[in-house]
Amino acid sequence: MKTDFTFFEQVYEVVKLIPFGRVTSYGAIAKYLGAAKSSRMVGWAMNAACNHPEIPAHRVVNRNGLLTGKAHFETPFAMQIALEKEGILVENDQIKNFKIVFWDPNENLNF
DNA sequence: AAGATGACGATTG
DNA sequence: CCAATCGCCATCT
Repeated sequence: MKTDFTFFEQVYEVVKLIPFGRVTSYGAIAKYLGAAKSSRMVGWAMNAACNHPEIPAHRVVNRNGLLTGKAHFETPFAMQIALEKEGILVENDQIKNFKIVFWDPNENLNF
């Protein structure tokens, strides 16, 4: 396991750039990094980001707005709680106003 | 070295 | 509309 500063670091950058009360999807990050088809790697990067406490991984969900990664947190509820704490409504592990709180890095560039 | 796995996504049936 | 499958690519066993 060596410090691969390329793909992972960029993922961390984007995730850290996610505004408060906003979320994004793996595919959006992957696309932003130019690896739209490597959305899996984004998730894997998040797994590696476990050593990066400054990475709000709870703000990253799949394209359905589903908290698929909740099982990888300290507790399965940590993710949902963290999101609700930011004002994001979550029900059945799914973000209700996902399309409202959704934050796309590509869109942010043009914003 | 080869096969299986995975915090996904899109397409096909 | 729901279920199943393929693709993609790095990591793990």
